[in-house]
Amino acid sequence: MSPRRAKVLRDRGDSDSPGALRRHLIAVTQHLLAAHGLIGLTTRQIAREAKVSDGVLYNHFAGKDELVLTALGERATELVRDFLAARPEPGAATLEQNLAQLARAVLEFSAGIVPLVTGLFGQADLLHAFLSGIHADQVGPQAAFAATVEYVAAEQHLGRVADDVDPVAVAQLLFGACQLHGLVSQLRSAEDEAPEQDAVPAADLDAIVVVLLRALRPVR
Amino acid sequence: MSPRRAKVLRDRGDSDSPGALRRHLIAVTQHLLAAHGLIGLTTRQIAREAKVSDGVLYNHFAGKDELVLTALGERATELVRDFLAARPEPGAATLEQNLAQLARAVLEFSAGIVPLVTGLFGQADLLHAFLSGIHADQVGPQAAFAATVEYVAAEQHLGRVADDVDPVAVAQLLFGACQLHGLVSQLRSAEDEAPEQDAVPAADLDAIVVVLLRALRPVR
Amino acid sequence: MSPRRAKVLRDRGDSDSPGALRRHLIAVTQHLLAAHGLIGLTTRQIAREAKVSDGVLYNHFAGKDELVLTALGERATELVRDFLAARPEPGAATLEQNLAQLARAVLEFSAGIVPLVTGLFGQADLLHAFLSGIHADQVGPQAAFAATVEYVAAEQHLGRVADDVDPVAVAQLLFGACQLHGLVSQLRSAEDEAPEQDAVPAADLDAIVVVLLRALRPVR
Amino acid sequence: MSPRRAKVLRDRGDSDSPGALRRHLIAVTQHLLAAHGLIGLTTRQIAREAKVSDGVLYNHFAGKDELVLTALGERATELVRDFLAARPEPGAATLEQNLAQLARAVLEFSAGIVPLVTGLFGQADLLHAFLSGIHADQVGPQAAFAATVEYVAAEQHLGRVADDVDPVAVAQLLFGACQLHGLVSQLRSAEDEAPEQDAVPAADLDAIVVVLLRALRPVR
DNA sequence: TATGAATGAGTCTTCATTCAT
DNA sequence: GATGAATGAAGACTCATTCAT
Repeated sequence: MSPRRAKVLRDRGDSDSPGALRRHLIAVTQHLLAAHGLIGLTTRQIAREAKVSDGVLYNHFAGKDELVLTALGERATELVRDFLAARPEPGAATLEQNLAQLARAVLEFSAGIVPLVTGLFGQADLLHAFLSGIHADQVGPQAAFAATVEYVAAEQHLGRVADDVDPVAVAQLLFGACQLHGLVSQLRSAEDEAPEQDAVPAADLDAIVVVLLRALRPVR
Repeated sequence: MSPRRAKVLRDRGDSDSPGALRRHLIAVTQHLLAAHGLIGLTTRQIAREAKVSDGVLYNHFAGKDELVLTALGERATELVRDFLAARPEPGAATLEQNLAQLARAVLEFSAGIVPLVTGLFGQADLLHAFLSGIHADQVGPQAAFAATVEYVAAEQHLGRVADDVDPVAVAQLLFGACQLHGLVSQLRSAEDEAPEQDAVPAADLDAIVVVLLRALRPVR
Repeated sequence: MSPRRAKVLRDRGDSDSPGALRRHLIAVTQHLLAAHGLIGLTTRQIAREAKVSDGVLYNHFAGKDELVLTALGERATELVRDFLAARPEPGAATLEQNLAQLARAVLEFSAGIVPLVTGLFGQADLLHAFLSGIHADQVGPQAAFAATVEYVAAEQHLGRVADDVDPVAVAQLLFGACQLHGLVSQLRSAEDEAPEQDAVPAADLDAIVVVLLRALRPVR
Repeated sequence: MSPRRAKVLRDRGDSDSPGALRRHLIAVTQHLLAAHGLIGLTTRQIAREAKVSDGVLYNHFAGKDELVLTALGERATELVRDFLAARPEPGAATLEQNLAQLARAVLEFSAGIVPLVTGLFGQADLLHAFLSGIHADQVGPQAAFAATVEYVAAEQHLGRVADDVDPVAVAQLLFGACQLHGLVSQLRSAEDEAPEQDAVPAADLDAIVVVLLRALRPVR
């Protein structure tokens, strides 16, 4: 009475819920996107990796672009959610502890978002669509940046951060450094043919926190 | 009896020296790369823009990849050279002036390198080749980074920068923030369909310099 | 315990008799065929329009072709039946009245048959099958033509039509002109994006009848 | 110094003039169009039949549509030219001779145009483009129709055709009958798998001329 | 029997590369 | 060496048909 399910789902004993294959396709696409980027990504590759026929994609999405944008958007939302959950509370703990926590959250966010977004540049159509979609809701990557600015501003109001630092500049420095990290480790993994993610480089991050701390602390 | 020269070179009265067409192709490719990125770049586009036939490319390069990599590499070397020339001398002028000069140099470097490299990610083959080529000589982008680290370390030795800051961390923050700027302005120009480059955002850069200065200055 | 009936039939309170869904599919196909022609017609469209699942078709027909041919054949038979009912009786009324009635009947027949058959040309397989099916029974389009020839011949026997006119030629002229009309109005509606059928062009038809009348009338 | 020529042209020793392959493609397309219609016509078929690779088409035309429209348009123009050359001069010879000559010209025109245009119906995009192109210049199929109307009107002015016949109606009857002939012989050839063109059916045409002559002649 | 997602061959088109001239 | 049309292997997407439910 119901239509048949894809062989791959039957074999895997995957959930029977509606939209299972749709989610399967999104997951596979996210995986490929993170591993190899958007450029070489073909619909056939996705189908092959998903153990599914070439045409299924079009039963669940308007086309390749919609699938890719959905995969990108969902993962980005997830990363932002994780970031917002992990960011420190202004005034709680010490500034140093908070800054370390913030830096770690930014780094994890960057490690996730960089390989995703990396292939989007130059792909005018997709890039534009992605940005439009992101500006619409409040969970786009810029939400993470905004939250960071807000955190610094809040600490400033509490008197734990010097008045003459610009919270936006601080966020730019922190995000910049972390995304550079993300980029470099992507490069390094591409070079070493080692697709496995490096453990978070704790030492480097500590050095960055030390520098930022010096910048933020009010002169005694 | 000597081999024919491309019409475009004859018309332009360009130099007759061997390799003139090769350099012409490289220049055109660099221009297209900077303007529109690697993604939409076809050999036909290059040939058209260069006012040259589709096939010449293969008389001077092994293929599209070699041409692109050469163009990329040469431009990167150029940018590094410009950066090295523009960076401040440790101990000269004030630390603040030097930092402002350094920041500006890094920003210009980033503005040049980001759109070039942006399309390379996810293109595993090209990326790998590019990185290999760059590690071989000493004029790759990492030379700019290294020079920045050296500058900070030198100021540290001169006593103008606090001992407990890690020069590498400082360079990461500065390069990160500048490359983020480059990325964001590329995004913005893509979004606004306004291909013209913004003037260097002096205000933002100043705020960053202020923060870094606070971080670097030894406690009095 | 009896097999499930399609939702659409249940909802409509349609007859429970076997073949109800089959007839429903035929009717929907005829409608789509008349409205948009055969070219863009997909099985999915038919299923959607019929409020029925994509697969049912194959429970009642060998495939798309059989459904289309059945729909085409039944509609053609209907049109022929209508034509035969509408054609004039030889000897009754005046020749002029009869001719006008005949012309109107032929025009209506043409208006119905042209859009149906129009997409069949060039589709060798379907066309062949359609023609074979039509030659088998006695109610194909050629029956309308034959009836027209017979009418003219009958009037000839009654002495109301000149002896030296060929009834077949008369029928060819009349059918030709009417089908040309059908074709042209299909063209015009395609061009104007105005899917509504023009009212029968009475003036044009009158002019044609005048000419034919001159041709048929015995010299006094 | 010149680029190489397609193998098929080299093998055939075809003309060396520029655009030779373009014309070859048009000719092949016209042939396929006349033989099998537009519906089943694929770019691969054209390439195969032209003994040429799949991609060449796009070196000479913007796409399949442009090729098809060009082929269609050129052939139509040709047929119209032939028709205009073959049509009788009003007042010259006898009306009967002229009418026979006209009918033959219309029949030849129809035999050529029908199989060409036949597949266009229902293909909204192409049809619209074809009609637009045709309305633009003065050599479209409607030029043949207009010339026929003019001929009849001219004879009318000369007093050789009765005043109460509508020249447009006459043209409709003549073109209608001839195009019906074209359609039927296309059907018949499809049915018999005999793609060869029938000789012009002289007997049928004579009967039609007789009828029209009766219609046109002024009452003595 | 009805359902509708899955299948995969086939369509048009692009583009790096080749090669006769 | 230069030319630019020819080549053909992909790529994204469509759609008649199948089949587990």
